[in-house]
This record gives sequence, C-alpha cells and structure tokens, in this order.
Amino acid sequence: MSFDLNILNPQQKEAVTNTEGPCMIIAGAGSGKTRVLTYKIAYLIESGVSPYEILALTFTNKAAHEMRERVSKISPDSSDKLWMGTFHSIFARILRFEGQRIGFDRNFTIYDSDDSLSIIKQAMSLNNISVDSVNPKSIQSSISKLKNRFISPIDFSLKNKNDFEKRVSFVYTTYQEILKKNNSMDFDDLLVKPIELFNSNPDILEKYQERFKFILVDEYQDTNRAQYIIIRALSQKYKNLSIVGDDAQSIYKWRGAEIQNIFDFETDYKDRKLFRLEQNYRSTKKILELADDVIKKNKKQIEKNLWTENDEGEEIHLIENMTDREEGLKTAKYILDEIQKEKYNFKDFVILYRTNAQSRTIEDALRVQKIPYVIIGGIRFYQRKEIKDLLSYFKIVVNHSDSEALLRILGLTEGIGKTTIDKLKEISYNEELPIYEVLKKINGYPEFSSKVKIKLDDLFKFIEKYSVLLNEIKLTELTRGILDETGIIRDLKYENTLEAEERISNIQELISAIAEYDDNHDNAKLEGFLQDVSLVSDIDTIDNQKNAVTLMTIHSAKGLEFPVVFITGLEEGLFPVSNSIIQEEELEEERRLFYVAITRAMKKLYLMYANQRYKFGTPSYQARSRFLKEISPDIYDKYIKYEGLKTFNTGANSVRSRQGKSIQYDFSGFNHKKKVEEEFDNDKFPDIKKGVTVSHETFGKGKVLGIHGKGLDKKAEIYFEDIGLKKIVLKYAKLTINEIE
DNA sequence: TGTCAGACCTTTTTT
DNA sequence: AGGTCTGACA
Repeated sequence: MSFDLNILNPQQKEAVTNTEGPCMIIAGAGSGKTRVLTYKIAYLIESGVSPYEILALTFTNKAAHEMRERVSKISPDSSDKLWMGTFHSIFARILRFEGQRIGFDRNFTIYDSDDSLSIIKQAMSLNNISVDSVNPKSIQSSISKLKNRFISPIDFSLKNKNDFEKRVSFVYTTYQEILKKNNSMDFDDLLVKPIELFNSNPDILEKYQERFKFILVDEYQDTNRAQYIIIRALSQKYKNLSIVGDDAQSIYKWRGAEIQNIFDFETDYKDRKLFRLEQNYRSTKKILELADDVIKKNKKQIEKNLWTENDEGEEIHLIENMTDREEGLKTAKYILDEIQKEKYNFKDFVILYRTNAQSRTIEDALRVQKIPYVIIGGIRFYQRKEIKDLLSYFKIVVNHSDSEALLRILGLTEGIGKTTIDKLKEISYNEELPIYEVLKKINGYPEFSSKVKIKLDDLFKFIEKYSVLLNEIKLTELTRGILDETGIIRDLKYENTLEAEERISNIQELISAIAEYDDNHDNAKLEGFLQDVSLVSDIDTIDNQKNAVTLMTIHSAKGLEFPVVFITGLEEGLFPVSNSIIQEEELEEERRLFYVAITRAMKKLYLMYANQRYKFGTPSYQARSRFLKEISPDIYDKYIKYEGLKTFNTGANSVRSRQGKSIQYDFSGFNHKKKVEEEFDNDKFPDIKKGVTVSHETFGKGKVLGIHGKGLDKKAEIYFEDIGLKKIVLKYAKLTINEIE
C-alpha cells in the first residue's frame, strides 16, 4: 500500500476501513474529517474498487479540490477519475448527459440568483402582481424553499393557502415555465431536476446506482430535503453510503438545510454503523473549552465530547470598542502587535463577521495601517456588472433560448430602448418564441422603425456568426473575438474614470480565467467554461500563496482554520442577528454559528464588539451580544482577558446602565435630526467643493471630486491618496481644508 | 432614446 | 453608505 493507515487514530482508522453498508461519522470541529474522507477513498481504491464507482459529494468546490489533491498524493493515478464535486456541479454534469429525457437541451444555462430574481419579476408581472404589493425577493426565497423541499408547482397549487402563498403559487408555476422556455435552470433545479429525471426514468436511475457503488457525503448536517432524496435514491441498491457531519456546525437552515437529516440517519438506515471523531487537532484547550461552553447552551444535539492534547494556550481576548471604526482600528493594531511579538505572517489572521456589510469599516482600518488583505464574498466576481454583461454575450451564443441573457444585451445596445424591448417581450410572449427567434425574422414586424430593425438585425448576425465559430475556433480566440466586437473595453476606456479602469481589469481577469481553462482542458468548450463559472463561489478561489489577512463571513469560514481569529460585531441585533431573537430555533442556529467561528481558531482568539455602529448610514447603539453574557463565569474568569472602558460584569445591570447613557447621547445627537436639518438648510459646508484638497482624520489627504446632496445630507466624493475613492457624509466627517485649487 | 439627480431601500448568511 | 429605481428633461 502506498499509504499508511497508522497515522490515523483508532476511531479514524475504524471509520476509514468500514466500507460496506451505511456508515455515519460524527466529526467534531478540527477532528480530521477531511483526512478520514480522503483516506477512505484511497482505501477503497486500494481494495480494488474502481475510482469510477466512487461518488464524493461536498458543499464547496474548494473542499472537493482539496480532497482530490489529497487523494492524488496517496493514489496518484486514480484521483482524476473520481466523481468528486459539489452536489450542484455533479448533478449539473449528469443533467447535461441525460437532461433531454426531461426536455432540456444539453447546453442549458445555469441562472444565478440575480438572473432568477429577474425572471421572478417577469413572472410576477405576467400574473399581474405588482412589485409594490409583494417583495420579489420574498417570493424568490419562498419558491427556493419549496424546491429544496421537493414540492412542485402542482403539489403546491393543490394546498390550502393564504393570500401570499396563492401568489407564490402562481408565480412559481410561471417561473418554471419561463425557465423551461429559456432552456435554463436555477441552482435549486440542479437538485430538483435529477430527482424528476430518476423518478420518470427508472433505467437512468439504475444506471447511476450501478455506477456509484460507493457514495460519500460531506457536511451531511447541511443537506436539504432534495439532496436527501437524491442520496437515498442513488444509494438504495448497494447501500454503501458514508456520511460525515457535525450537527453542531449546521448553519444553513435558512437555505433549506434540515439538520433533522443527520438525526434521522439511524432510523433511515437501521443497520448503520456510527463512528465519533472527538479528538481535536486544531485548537488550544482554552479555545476548545470556550467553544464547548457555548454550544452546551443548545438543547438538541448528538452527544459528543471533544478533547485535545494541544497546549492550554493563551488567554482569549474580549475587547470593547466605542465605535465600529474603533473596532476596525483596534483589530489592525492587534494584528500588527501579534506579528511583532509572535512572528506571525499576515496570512495567519482571519477577521470574521456576521454580515458582509461589516467589512467596509474593517477594510478602511486595514488600508490606513497598510495591512494587506483579501476579502472573500461580498459582491462576487461573477456578479459584477461588466462580467455579467460579457457573460451574457457568451451565454446567448451557446444557448439561443436564453432570452434573459439576450434582454440584458439589448439593454446594453445603443439605439435600443425600453419601448423596443417591451415590444420584443410582447411578441415573444404572444408567439411563444424565444426573443432570438423574433430577431431572426425581425423584418416581418412593421412595428419597429427601420433604424431599430438594422440594429436588431446586426445583433442577430453577431450571434449567428459566433454560433458558427463556436465549434471551429479555439475558446480563447472565440471569446477574444466576441469581447472585441462588443466594444465593452473601448467604451470603458472612453469613460476614463478609476471605476472604469477597475472594470477593465476585471474583464481582463475573466479573459485570463478563460485562457487558463482553455489550457487545462483538451478541446475546451465555452459551454463547459460557463458551467464552471456559474457554480464557483468566492471561497473556492482563496489563494493561500498570498501573504494577506483574510476577511470573510463566518458562513464562508466553515471548514477553514487560522492561527489567529478575530470575531467582530458581537452585538445584539447583529450577532445574533435581530430577527433570530424571536425564534428559539433560529437562535440556536446563530449559536452554532458562533461555535463555528470560535472553532476556526488554532492559537489565538479575539472577540470584539462596538457600542456604536453605523447601520444603513446612521449610527445605532446596541448592547453586547447575549452570547458573551452567557459564557459561564468560571470559563470567563479563567480564560478571558477583558479590555474595555468599564468593568465587564456578566450580570445584566451593568449593561443597562451603560446602554442608558448611550441612549441619552443618541437623543442629543440624532433623534432631533429633522429639526436640526431645518436649521442647517443653508449650505453648511460651503468650502467643501470640487477641486478642493482636504484632510480626514483617518483617511489622510485627499481631493474632492464631486458633491452630492445638500444640507446635512451633503456628501463629498473624495479621492484619498492612500486609500482611493470614498464617499463621505460631511456632517459626520471631520475634514480640514488644505488648499483650494 | 438616453441622462441624471434625487428618492428609496437595504442587511443575514450562499450553491 | 451604497445600489437601484424612477421620473423629469434633453
């Protein structure tokens, strides 16, 4: 054997070598879960199982890549033959092969949530539901939840419903019709459609049951109903199903995950074997004990007892800050201190937060201190406007039915306005044709002016041209050709702003991603690239080489570890997030999230909160998180070092008194906003105008590029020498004027 | 048809 | 603080 089972501990070894039948592995945080999965796969291959017969499902591409790489170290020739990937990517692949059976072409488009929202709006308008009466996003999430529970439009329409649900039902039906017409699927369809396929085609199910004799599922606690059904169907014949999970780390209920799946595993598979991985190799004793203390407050959980042989470790820091800005600056300061004291590198640090919106203040502080950082999440690369624009051209060339992509392009085309687009939509709807087909015979419609017809015909010819070239020239040349002909870059260059430069560099990045894909795949096709693109998440692109501090949400951090972890924004209403206060179940999920955050830390942990934080551009005052208050006194006394303005008592009284004080301050400054605004209706900041050079207390020297709003809402767009472009609300910022140009 | 300023809404978390 | 939508105007 080319690998050594003896490096595993006894429990890990048993979990690895137990390959027959259903097997459940409860793996605590940092207990070597990935190692067990990779060894199990390698062990199967060593025992003579063909890699083609193994299916391994993960939640992120990163986890899949990492696992594949680790398998390839043990079992070099077989790793690329494994079926290993996210649920979404594996089943997208199967649907490309078999989708024709349920009426989809193999070049179907995968819609992201923005695309999906736009279709929801179309579906709403077709059902005469105004976007003012119902929030399209709430309909979108309702539909997504239904799909995750594998409830079809017909099933749902048969249920007794309230007003809102009736509307959801109508929109759901129309929404699926549009997706079908566009030859496209949303993320949820990638799970729902395989089930439909298997249900209506037993021969196909049988084929894949036979193919995947061994199935391994990672992060089982975060599977939803649809995923559960797929796994059950595929494993039914051979029942060689290994699931790995940790109920304490279930954090995706809001996305339809059913933690119950893991609790139910033993009733679903009566003869299942159970293995517990309880030795933690990651964290210090102090960190682990705090984590344990936190998670014990939750009622429902599978019993386990996490322990470690690691050192006791250093104290955990708890730091109070007056404002969110101070929180950022302190974080930066502690990073610099740690680097000096402990010889850490920037890449050893992660700063975690509950919501993406919190990153901005932290980024500001890091830039001021010149600390390099990478930010994961937020506005995703592939969701940026310029990228989506360019991708739309690619999509329509690959899939002519993708009217959503075509509509986007029409919106970009000079000389085509809302009127034309509405007319096209109407014709397409009445004649039940994709918009592309309407363009094809555009000359037969007298309602368009000849000028418009020429434009539309040009666009049609453009699509035609590249559809032909699709199979004739190399991917890199094809996409380069499309890019040049759209003139996107030329237009951006003409704009000649910093923002446009940024956009151009994003496009260049996309083009190099295509070149890389072209190099790595024989006979690379645009279709394949588009699929990869729609299913990547930012977490997949973490670059371990770069020496920089990482910023991300706690959700993205699952599965990762860092020597030093900062958890920021530990405040009521933010973490736990406000509406989870009402429901016990949601509160427990927030607590698990806190648990996940703590257990990312290997050596050092910093807990941060701020008394005042900007929310929606206005300051708000909140108490520190209940998660801090509920830490057991003995853990608190032994392990936690508090730095703050007041003595930190675990009792509620001290909080109240401080909060009271803050609220007073609040009233004096902001609750009389309206009155104050009247007083300052005249230009309060007459000297801040375009061209003036100013100094800001944290951002340094900068030049005013523009002014927006008036009175107290007056904002200035300032280009700071150190950190770039910022928008500043003048009433909050302390600016001094340096010189007038 | 295209533009621009102001109003208005947003914040959970993501494949 | 930032993005999106809308309605007035060119």
